[in-house]
Amino acid sequence: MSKADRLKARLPRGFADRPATDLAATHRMLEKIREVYELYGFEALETPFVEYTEALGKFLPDQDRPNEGVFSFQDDDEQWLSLRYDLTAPLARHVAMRLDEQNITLPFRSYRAGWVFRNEKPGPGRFRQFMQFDADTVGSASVAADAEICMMAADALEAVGIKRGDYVIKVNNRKVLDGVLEAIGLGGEDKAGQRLTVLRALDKYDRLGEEGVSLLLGDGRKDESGDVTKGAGLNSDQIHRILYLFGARGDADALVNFQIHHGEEVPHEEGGRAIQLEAALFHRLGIATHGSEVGEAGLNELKIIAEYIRAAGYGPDRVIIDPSVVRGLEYYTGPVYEAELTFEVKNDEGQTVRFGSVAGGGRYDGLVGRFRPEPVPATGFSIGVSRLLSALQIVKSPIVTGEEQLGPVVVLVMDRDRIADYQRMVAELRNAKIRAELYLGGAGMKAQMKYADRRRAPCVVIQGSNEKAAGEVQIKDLIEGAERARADAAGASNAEYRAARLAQVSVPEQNLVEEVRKIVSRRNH
RNA sequence: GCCGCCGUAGCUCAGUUGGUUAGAGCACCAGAUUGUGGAUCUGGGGGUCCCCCGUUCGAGCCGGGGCGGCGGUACCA
Repeated sequence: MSKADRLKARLPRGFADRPATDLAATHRMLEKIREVYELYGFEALETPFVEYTEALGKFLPDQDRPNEGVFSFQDDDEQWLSLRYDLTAPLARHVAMRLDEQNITLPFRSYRAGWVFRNEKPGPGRFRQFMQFDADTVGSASVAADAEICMMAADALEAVGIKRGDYVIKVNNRKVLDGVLEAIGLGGEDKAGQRLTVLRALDKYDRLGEEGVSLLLGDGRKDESGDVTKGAGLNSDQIHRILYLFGARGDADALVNFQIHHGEEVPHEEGGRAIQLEAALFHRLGIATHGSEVGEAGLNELKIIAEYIRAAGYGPDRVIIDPSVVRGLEYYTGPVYEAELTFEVKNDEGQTVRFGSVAGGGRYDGLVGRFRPEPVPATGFSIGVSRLLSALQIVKSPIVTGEEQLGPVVVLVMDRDRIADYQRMVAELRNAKIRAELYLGGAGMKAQMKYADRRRAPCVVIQGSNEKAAGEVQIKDLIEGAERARADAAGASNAEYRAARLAQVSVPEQNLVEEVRKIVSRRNH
């Protein structure tokens, strides 16, 4: 076909094909996470990719911008449907339905992994289709549920091969922030917009630091490209009170650094250095929230969560209180958590890459209630599977670096009119549970060897007329052969190389399976 | 969405002040070897120079517009 008529093979941006090695790694990773969730007593659930748009949130596509953020389309009855953009809203819908059918007992604890879709600009490590692995407890208002989720998050990360100290689960409570905002006069419905701007600014603390955030809280900030971001318009007094809260963040960092560098053995021990730092942090939060009912309640919840977590033996090397965690701006109502990787890595160009958050979650007491006459509290979190996978590849977790899988044994076609014989050999191998295939291309022997090599075949089976006459087959170990070609045969002429028939044995036909099995088992460890 | 950089073979890139048939390395395929994946030698296939419009006798190169990629920024329920 001429090039002009030819279709260009391409992928929509933000979508990806995933090769066998990635799939295998993902599968192993999901399995490890699943084991942890099961251990904690959560049960599996699957919900569909598509939901009624109204069930997914406040977002309605039939307004000005039909496809902003979410992929939506109309059913033949004109109702709007959307691809899910997270697994939380569908869970809320599911639980609400089962409550109606009265076949569910609260608290309901469930986990689910699945693809979610977002119609937004993709970036490095950001896709428009990606996988999340969530666990949620619906129907418990107790902060014990939140504490448990944090511990489980830590366990899950360690289960997939991230070492203690290479990650940290950060916990905060939205009520603390709400309390401070209320205290500086940003309470009330009419200030909702301003509060949102403040939250957005605070969410950037990691990247912009105190200086940048304080600009965003005030008049606004101009970045290097000259782009101006509008500020929240707070006065310097208000800004100081908020940043005082964030100053406690320094204590949190000190906590982690102390743990990482000193490896304190019993971090939750009364009077331990780490716990002194935590006490200092709580003290600071106490001052920041003083006089606000909701703020003090939030602080109290945080203290209880910390107590539960420490009592269970999870020190600040795994879970810390960090008042700078903001998380999703819309539906979280109480404790929020975020799993961050703490190590730095270099990419191919040698630039330092910070991985940041690989999982996050929090309490969303209002979500199920949207479908119900009564309020239903809930809390949960979500692991970004695709992102975690790249992180695991960087730390070379055994989960993803496992040997590349071997391909099938390839039976070569030496004589075109004896394909039935070769097919019989393949069947014999398969009956013995050995992955095997007949060479189905049309090329000569050299190309067949090349093909087998690329398939990562452990060996090839060769039977030409000579072997047939002698009642034998030749079996060549391709992996040993490749090694010896590099070593023994270096510099040899082609005639010598061919004559050597490296790593190749001739055995009686009836020993085919036995001999192949020997070679395969040699490679399968 | 906004700002910046970039777009030449499958990949990495050359390509002179605008000049005739657009190159290299690697990769791929074939032959040397009608039966051996390496090495070597020889040969070969591959290009709408991202697209369109314009300027020009003439555009890979200059101008305008678009598309795509990368980075930053914003948004991210």
